[in-house]
Amino acid sequence: MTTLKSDHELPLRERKKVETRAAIHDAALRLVAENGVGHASVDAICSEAGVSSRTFFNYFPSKVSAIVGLSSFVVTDAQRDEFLTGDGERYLVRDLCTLVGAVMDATARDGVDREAIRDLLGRRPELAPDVIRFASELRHDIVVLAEQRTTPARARLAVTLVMSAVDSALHRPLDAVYDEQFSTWLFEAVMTMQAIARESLD
Amino acid sequence: MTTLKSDHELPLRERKKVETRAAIHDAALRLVAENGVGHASVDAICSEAGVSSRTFFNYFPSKVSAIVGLSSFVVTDAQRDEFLTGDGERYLVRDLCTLVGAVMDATARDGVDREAIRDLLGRRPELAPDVIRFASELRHDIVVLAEQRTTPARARLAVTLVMSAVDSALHRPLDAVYDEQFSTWLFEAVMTMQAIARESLD
DNA sequence: ACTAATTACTGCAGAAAGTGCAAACTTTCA
DNA sequence: TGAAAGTTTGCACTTTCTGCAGTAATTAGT
Repeated sequence: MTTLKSDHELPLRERKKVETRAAIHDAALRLVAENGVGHASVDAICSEAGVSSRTFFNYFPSKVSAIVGLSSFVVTDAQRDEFLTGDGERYLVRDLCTLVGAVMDATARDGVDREAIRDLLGRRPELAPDVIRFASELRHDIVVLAEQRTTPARARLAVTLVMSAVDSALHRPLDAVYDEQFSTWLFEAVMTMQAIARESLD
Repeated sequence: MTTLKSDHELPLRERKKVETRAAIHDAALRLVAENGVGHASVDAICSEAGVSSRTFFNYFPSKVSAIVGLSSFVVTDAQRDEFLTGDGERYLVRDLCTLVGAVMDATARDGVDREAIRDLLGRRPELAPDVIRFASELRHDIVVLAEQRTTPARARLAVTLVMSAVDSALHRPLDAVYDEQFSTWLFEAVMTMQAIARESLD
């Protein structure tokens, strides 16, 4: 159940929306975990959730989106502004970690269960390409932002570096507490990558 | 025209296969460049190339695959063996660059035009997610290999680092001669990422 | 040069992900 | 209660992609 709070004191209509959304997401997660991605068609998920397929796409723009439980990644104006107050390439990677971490933390607050997704990716690696494709949308937004602080080439490089860390986070935890502050964990992952590179580069 | 050599002295049937393959790929590339990804349906590409849609999927497993001009990335046994002679984490990233570079160079020898693809991605950024998804297949193979030389977590981190460089290469050239030796260029890109990270990390 | 065996091409039928539209239904609020 | 606003649904349609079976073309044997 992905209902975090405030099931009460919400108008009936809103409550139902939250419920169906959760029903679809839960059904998707369960079916994929049990039967594999291939046998979890949209129609199957819809039967399981008790909605029509048209309603399915009313809540989520794609199948993976329903599995992940997120319509799309959103960079808020505040997050964008804070990032852009940064000074050129100074602290660029650190600021990118902060920004991406904030976006990811927001999704967690919206009920996205990173732990569940990571488990699922472990059990069903075929999903990875689709999830990566889904996340590439966020990636693009971030590149556009980073390009306002350095050259396009270096912006892409820096963003790629940080998104790499996100990818790793979706697969394995390096420590147990990263769920608290994602940006901190990102930061450490980037430094680990650096260390690996340095040790084995030449 | 993506026929590199030996149009002659090949049996007629083989020659025709090479020709239709090139016809499909060229049509796809042209249509996407002109009309955008949305208006370049498989059917449209087929008319342009003069084949049936069934034949299209006989040559390429997906639409992006036809655009890129490659059925799939292949790691040869020799490449795999050479990589696995390497010693644990020592030179891991360097060896990964060599491996991935070799695979990419092989595609170039098979007629894949990196320059054309890079131009296309510049003009039609909507394509990027699909191309990334396509490449994630190679990524998976490489991760499996890297896991034989270090822990899964560090393997993934190292591979991601190198694939990041590939991604950058698909978008912008950092220098002009990288087409000669892709692995060298990869190597430099990884070090550039390191430099960016170091400069702007703390 | 004619036949027989491969091998490629094609059409057809169909699954599955999505999308737009208008009808039917439900909640809300006056 | 009844109108307004919002939600769900069915339907028709597009697009990518697959299996199957038949047809057409290349090749090899005599």
